[in-house]
Amino acid sequence: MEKFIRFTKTVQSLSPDAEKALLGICSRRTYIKNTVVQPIGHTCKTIYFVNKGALRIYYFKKDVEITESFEFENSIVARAESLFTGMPSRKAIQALEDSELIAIDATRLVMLYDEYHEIERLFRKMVEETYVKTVRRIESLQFFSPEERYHNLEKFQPDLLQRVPLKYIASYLGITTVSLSRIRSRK
Amino acid sequence: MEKFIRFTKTVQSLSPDAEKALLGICSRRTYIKNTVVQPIGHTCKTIYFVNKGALRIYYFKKDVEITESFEFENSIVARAESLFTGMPSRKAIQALEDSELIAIDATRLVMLYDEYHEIERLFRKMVEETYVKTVRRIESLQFFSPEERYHNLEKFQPDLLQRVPLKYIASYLGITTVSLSRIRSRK
DNA sequence: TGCATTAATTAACATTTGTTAAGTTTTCAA
DNA sequence: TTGAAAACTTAACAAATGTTAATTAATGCA
Repeated sequence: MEKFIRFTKTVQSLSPDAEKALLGICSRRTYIKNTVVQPIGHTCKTIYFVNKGALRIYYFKKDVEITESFEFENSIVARAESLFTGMPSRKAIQALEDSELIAIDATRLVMLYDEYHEIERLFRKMVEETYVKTVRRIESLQFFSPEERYHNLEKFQPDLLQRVPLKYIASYLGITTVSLSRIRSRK
Repeated sequence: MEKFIRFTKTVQSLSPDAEKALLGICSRRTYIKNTVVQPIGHTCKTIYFVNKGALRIYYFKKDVEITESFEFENSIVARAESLFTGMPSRKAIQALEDSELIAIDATRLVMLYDEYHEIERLFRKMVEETYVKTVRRIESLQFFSPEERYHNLEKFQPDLLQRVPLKYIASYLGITTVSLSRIRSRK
């Protein structure tokens, strides 16, 4: 849990009481490689913090599997479209490596918001940060060509290329595996 | 202001005191068509509510102008990457029609968060809603072809096609105006 | 270790988009 | 009202991606 608490402190400091209350709704979970952490069709009621390992969020459209995002150590992961709307999620979360997660009970978290203003503030700030990342992702998809997007990955997230199968990276970039292979072979 | 207050009530109800405090940091502004509401290079310190009219957020990459988003009546608009990070924005906001906006002073808003928990909650929820929209936008850019994206616009936001010049729609869809013309002529 | 399965690459062709340039239509201000 | 500027369309060709299928490489389990 210490890693998670250290992470929260970089966003918003909490009083000892609030910290204790937050830890009270967290539990440590481990998943072995390729396990589904949260399946498609269930309403998202959990926010995860990645202590160790790697996750991806994916979904299907017309039988084609799409990887929406990857998350590694020291990240917060949730399926926002379900968590914030209460609708069942069309997306799943999968462990790409043996992973250790902190599961935060979102239902009890929202109740804590009433009691601890600072906990609501913490999560407000975390959503803001995640939102900024998402806007950057749109810029990338909207402006860069598939080839440029791949080279940006190489440049800014080289570790991702080492840790994740190319078939997932292809759909993350919005292209086919064949096209990704071609891009990679073009030097 | 009534329209704005009505909008906030659909997200989070406020006590009369909080409502008054919020209105105290809001001002009504009008912009004529094609005016720049916020220029590139300035740090975003204002959140807008669109009372009437239409806005777009745009930026330049390698001399090419990209439209990132459109917003119409009853929407909240801000340049998140600047507002939430304190960095100067590479993006501008422009009025696409004669518009009437409510400008919310973000600096004073954050101060109000300390005093009125419910105001922080209101804006937390609004950011969450905006975030969900942004995730849906990624799905669209990542999965659909330019042609499919255009037809989705036709289907789900037909008004947008009526109100916005095609050159802006093209870059919003991530394609050239030439390509958009071709798509439109293919039936 | 060895074999079956999955992942990744390569090839060939169809389709789409990008690019440049020309032509047409629309808009807006003098 | 008219003419210049901007917006939009069309055309022709280049470049990139999609699709299908075959081949090679890597992985993982018995």
